[in-house]
This record gives sequence, structure tokens and C-alpha cells, in this order.
Amino acid sequence: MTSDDDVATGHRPTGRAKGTLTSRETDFPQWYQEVISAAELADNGPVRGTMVIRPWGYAIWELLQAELDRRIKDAGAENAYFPLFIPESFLRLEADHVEGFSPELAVVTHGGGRLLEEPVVVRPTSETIINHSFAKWIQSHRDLPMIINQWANVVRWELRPRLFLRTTEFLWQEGHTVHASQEEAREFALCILRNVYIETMSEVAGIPVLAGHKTARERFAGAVQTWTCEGMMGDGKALQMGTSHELGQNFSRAFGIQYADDGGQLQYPWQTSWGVSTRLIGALVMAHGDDFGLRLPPALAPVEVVVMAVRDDAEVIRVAESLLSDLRAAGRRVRLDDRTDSGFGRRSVGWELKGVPVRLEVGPRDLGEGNVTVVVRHQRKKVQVRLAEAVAVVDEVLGRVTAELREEAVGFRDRRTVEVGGPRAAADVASTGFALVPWSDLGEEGERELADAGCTVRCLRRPDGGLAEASDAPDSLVAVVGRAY
RNA sequence: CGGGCUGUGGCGCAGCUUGGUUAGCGCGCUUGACUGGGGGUCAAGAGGUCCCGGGUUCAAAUCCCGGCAGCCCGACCA
Repeated sequence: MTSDDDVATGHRPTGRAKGTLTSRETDFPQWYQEVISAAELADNGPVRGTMVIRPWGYAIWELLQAELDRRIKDAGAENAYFPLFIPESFLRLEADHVEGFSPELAVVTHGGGRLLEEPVVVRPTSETIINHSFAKWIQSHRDLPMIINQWANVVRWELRPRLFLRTTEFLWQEGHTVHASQEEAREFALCILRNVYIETMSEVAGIPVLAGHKTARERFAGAVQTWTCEGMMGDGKALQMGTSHELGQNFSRAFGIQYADDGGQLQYPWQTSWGVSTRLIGALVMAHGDDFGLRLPPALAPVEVVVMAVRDDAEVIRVAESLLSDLRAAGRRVRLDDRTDSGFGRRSVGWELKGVPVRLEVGPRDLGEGNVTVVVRHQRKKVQVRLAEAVAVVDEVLGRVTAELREEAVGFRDRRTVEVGGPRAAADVASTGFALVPWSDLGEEGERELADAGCTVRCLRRPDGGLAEASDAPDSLVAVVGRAY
């Protein structure tokens, strides 16, 4: 590397300026909307609360899907698909479940031009319809464990929609499992939490998460225990990024799932369910984005390296194409930007907004010296390197992006996390970040007080940050309190 | 459910108070030239049921009535 210059030129640190994003500090929600639009991630759909996921956003989702799917299958799951439409009566079979979801159901009352005898609901989640199948499939202890995952869309009617974070229809993965024992079910729920969710969020997306279990108030409708991953976004607010539930025997009793154990006795099995959604794309935007746009970890970047031809020049194009094929041969997702009829600044800004981790600028000036320019998105640094070293440098840079994004996010989160002693202090701290409060200082009454102040217990953990065991006394745990999306 | 606000080219807005030729502006788009290492400059263009229906008037984006849609705040829900 022969030089090392910051490229932060010509931007305004605050406020709105022509052609740039509103700064995160000025108005975070406004910035969020602008990034999603400018990076071409998504548009609003014509029906309120619906979302058009554009190619760049969908490509991110496909990469995330692939990472998750591989880990889910490693955990022993098989993929399947269940219907979008569920008989309304199914929802009513589990009391807490129906009570939890009723307000947000979309219900189809007409079909084929006539009133339906029994309305069907558009799935808000698939516990009921999948358990209907489980009841038919499971007879013997030899059928267990049953571990099924589905990739699907679900609908929960939302009154306050936000792209990716809270939309009426969204895409997700939902896993549903059946086990012979409570311990095995619990272990499995935790295995998904750790080996699939936390690992993907931290190692692949570079987003650190706090994990723990929900209070009774925040628990999934129908679950006996809900485990969660909570991330801190760039404005200090909490985002629930994934949940894994122990369902106990609630659904197996409601749907009559029974198996004969090895002694021939009929038993109700123990279940789990778990899911993450396109909301994770919102997390990616809010956890890593800066005032210049998205910053993507390479594993989730539809394009890891863009090779930009600065000029329409035969030698420039030749070198750019040669770098392109070298990088491709090295297994990188790479794209050539040779739209030299469009301004260089416009193109640079465009790739920056989209969060492409590395740009390789190939121009006559560099080539004259046998160099190319490497631009590192997450640090906004430009360095000139020898042409022959370019692929190796790109490789080195891409190799450290995710860890550096994660370190930055960890530092930010830790600076905004404070230990306090009661609900009032917790609410205060939660206005900018997370408060850690002993559950014994809070309790359900303190939890209500927090709700009045606009914040919630995101999860409960051991004082050392570990997950609680069943044997842990509730009063020995610590609550993570924050304002939530 | 209560209160407030807004509907005008693809997007964001002005015009409405005080009715009057051809409804403007920014961004985006098209074409061309000059440019070119961070949203460049200039020129020429395309693009409109002014939300819908009715009324007043010689004349309505503008005034009146009704409807529809959306947004914000509050309440409710979680």
C-alpha cells in the first residue's frame, strides 16, 4: 500500500443536504427510510403495511436464508411447506394462542364468489396447521423427534408499519419440533438459539446480540418459555431479532398429538417453535449503517467487490475485466461497473449507499503508475495498491470487515449499557440504550411501571450474561431493559 | 372511537386567502454537447383526469356541499 487517505469529502455532517441522506443524528427514523429507498432495498406496497422487496434487498435475504438454512439443517431439520390458509377453528384450539393473535388476523370470508361457511385465516404463524399434520404423522416414539422447518410468508395486520421491522406481510422461517421429553425440547430450543440464531447474527451479520428469556408479559402466545436475541440499533433502541419457544405440551394437548412410548403408554410430546424474519434486514441497516448508507458484511453482500472503470478507455476496461475474472476465480461475488457515461461520483455514491464492502477503482492515473485504488466501505478509506497485489488486498480487507463491524457495534452497545437499581433509573437509561436491573428490584410491578414509561424488559439473564437454567431462582436474574422497535 | 391535517407530472412541493390567458418549481427521466478520480455544467425535450361527484359562476386547482383515500396526535390493543 502506497497511500492512505480518508475520502470523506464534501459531505455535510448534519442536517439534510442536496442529494445526501439525512444524518442519523438529526433524525434516525428519517435516515432509516431514506437508506432503504436510496439503497433500493424496498418500497411500500399499495396496501398499507405491505412491502415490495427490491432485487438488492431480496439478494441480501437470499444470502441470509442460505446461511440460516444450512445451520437449521445441521441442527437436524427438514424443510416442508404448509398451507397459507388455516381454518379459523384451528386458532381457537389453543386459548392463549388465539387470544394473542386475534387482533392482527387477516380473515378471508369469501371464496369463489360466495360467502364461506367457515372463514379461513391467513397464517399469522403456523403452529396450528402444522400440529394438525403432526397429529396424523406421529404415532410412536420411533417417530420422534420430528423436526420440521418451513420458509414462508405470514400476515399480521399492522397499524404502525415500518419497512422490514413491522410489516403486515413478511417473510420468515418457522421451525416446529416434537420431542419425547421436556428436557430434549428445551435443549433443542436452546440449540437453535445458539447454533443458528446467535451464530448467524454475530458471525455472519456481525451484529452482537444479548440472549435471554422473555418475561411472562412478553412471552409468545401459547409458549411456556420464549428465548430471544436482542440487538441494539444505531439509535440505542432494542430490536428483537429472533425467538425460540418452548411450547410445553400446550399444542400437543390441544391438537391431540400422542405417541406410544416404549412401554406402550400413550404420551403427549413436548414441542418447540422458532423463527427469524426479514426483520433481520432492518437490523442490518440499523446496526451497521452510517450517514453514507448501508455497510454490509461480505457474507450478506449481494456484491462483495465492485470493479469500477473510471473512464471509457481500452486499457482501463481491459484491466477492469481482468480483475473481475481474477476475483471471480477467487470465489468472490463481483460486479463490473463500466457505466462510464454516468458520472463517477454518482456511481461511487450509489455503491456506497448500497453498502458494497469494497470498490476497486481502475483509472488511467492509477494504471500509469501500475496501481489500482481500493476503497474500503466500512471505514471509508482509499488505498492505492500495486495491480498485482489487488486481489490479495481485497481478500485481506474482506476477511476483516465483519469482525470490525461487530467490534464497532459491541463498543457502541457497551457504552450505552448501564447497571441500575430500579424501574425509574432503568427507564431513564433506556432512553439512550440498555439498562441492566436486578429482576428482584423490578418484578411484575416494576415491569408495568416501565411500560408506562415506554420501555420493556427485553430479556432476563444471569448476572454474567449467560442463559438461565430452570434451576435458577428468578430473583437471581438480571433484566435487560430498553425501548423496543 | 375522538381531534387535527393533506390529496396538483414518477417523487417532493408551490399556487388556493383575493376565481381570470399557456398550472409552476426542485429532484428524477429522454436527447445532445462539453466534461470526467465523489451525486459536474450547459442546451433542448417528454410527462398533468389539479382525488372523486355535485353545486355557484361568463369562468373553478382556487369558492360551497357531499364522498373517498392517506397522514399525524390521543385512546385502545400487545
